[in-house]
Amino acid sequence: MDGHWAPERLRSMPSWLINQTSVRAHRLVSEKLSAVDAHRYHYSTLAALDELGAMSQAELGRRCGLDRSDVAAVVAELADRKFVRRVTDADDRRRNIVSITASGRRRLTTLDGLLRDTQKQLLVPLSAAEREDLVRLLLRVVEDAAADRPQS
Amino acid sequence: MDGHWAPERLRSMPSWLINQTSVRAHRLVSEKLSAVDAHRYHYSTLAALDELGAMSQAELGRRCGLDRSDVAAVVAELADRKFVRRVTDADDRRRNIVSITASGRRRLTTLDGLLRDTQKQLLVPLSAAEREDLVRLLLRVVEDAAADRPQS
DNA sequence: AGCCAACGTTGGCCGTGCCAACGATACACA
DNA sequence: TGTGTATCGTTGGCACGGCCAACGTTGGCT
Repeated sequence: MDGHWAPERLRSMPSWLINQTSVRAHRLVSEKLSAVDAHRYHYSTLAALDELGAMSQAELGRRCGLDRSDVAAVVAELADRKFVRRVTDADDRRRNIVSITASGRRRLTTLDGLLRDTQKQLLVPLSAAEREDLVRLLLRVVEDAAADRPQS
Repeated sequence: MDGHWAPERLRSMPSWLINQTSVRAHRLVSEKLSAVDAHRYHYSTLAALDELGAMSQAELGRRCGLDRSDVAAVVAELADRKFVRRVTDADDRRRNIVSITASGRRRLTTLDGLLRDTQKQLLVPLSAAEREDLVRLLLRVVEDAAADRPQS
């Protein structure tokens, strides 16, 4: 209601709008997660392990779009808190096989609830149908980008 | 086409999709702009000055969503290259009145073209109508966020 | 005069996404 | 069998973006 808006060129530029939204989303999500001493990467990792089963850190990184070095740090944190088990693969001793634990699943449920609330807060001006539209459009963009960058 | 996708929880989470898209958009935009030795903030600033006329650095920051300190740096750079004039306001000597120059307008036109191409590249999987939908949805989210945070 | 608020500027902090390098291991092929 | 190439996990670090704190300056209010 200020009456002073951003220039039209920015208000109609997808990359600018996406970035503005991303900054806000990041702030909301980080606040909520840090309140329970969690991190965005923790959620991505737990979700991947829960849905797709145990896998190596490298594949974890590919699935979630994380760098190997960041995966190593996150897995170490999750393993410390027993949300995740990490054992070296007997068939390929370069790999660490990471799997989610029972308490990891409970943790994931907690974070699910937290993040569901946050999404609602972020998209409060949109109807349910519009939120689905937004997700569908963004998903197509993200998958197109993933197709561009062959590996990883 | 890899056949290995991100977990469904991420693929359906708005904040994750927005962030993924933002990272990609930022990479594309930065590449294009740095090729002509420009910066995202330069474009925002020039666009605001062109559309809304001369204004102080503080208002520039409010319009574009930039911090005062960043505005100071950007204006200094643009002034060095004569894309912008900066004079202290005679009526209020705390303020710097910043205005765009003729060569600044030419510069803006160049960046307009560059960024138009980049948006196309980013949203290549979407139709024109879908791109408009996306912009409309995101704009509502951004304006809602701006309404939340009263000042600034 | 006194206090408070806004301005521009400098310096710095922290999180993120990423890269480089290393040792260890697996695999291909001569 | 040996040699080169590739992948893995790990550590350390870099660059950038968004943001905050502090300061001196200036203006408005009472």
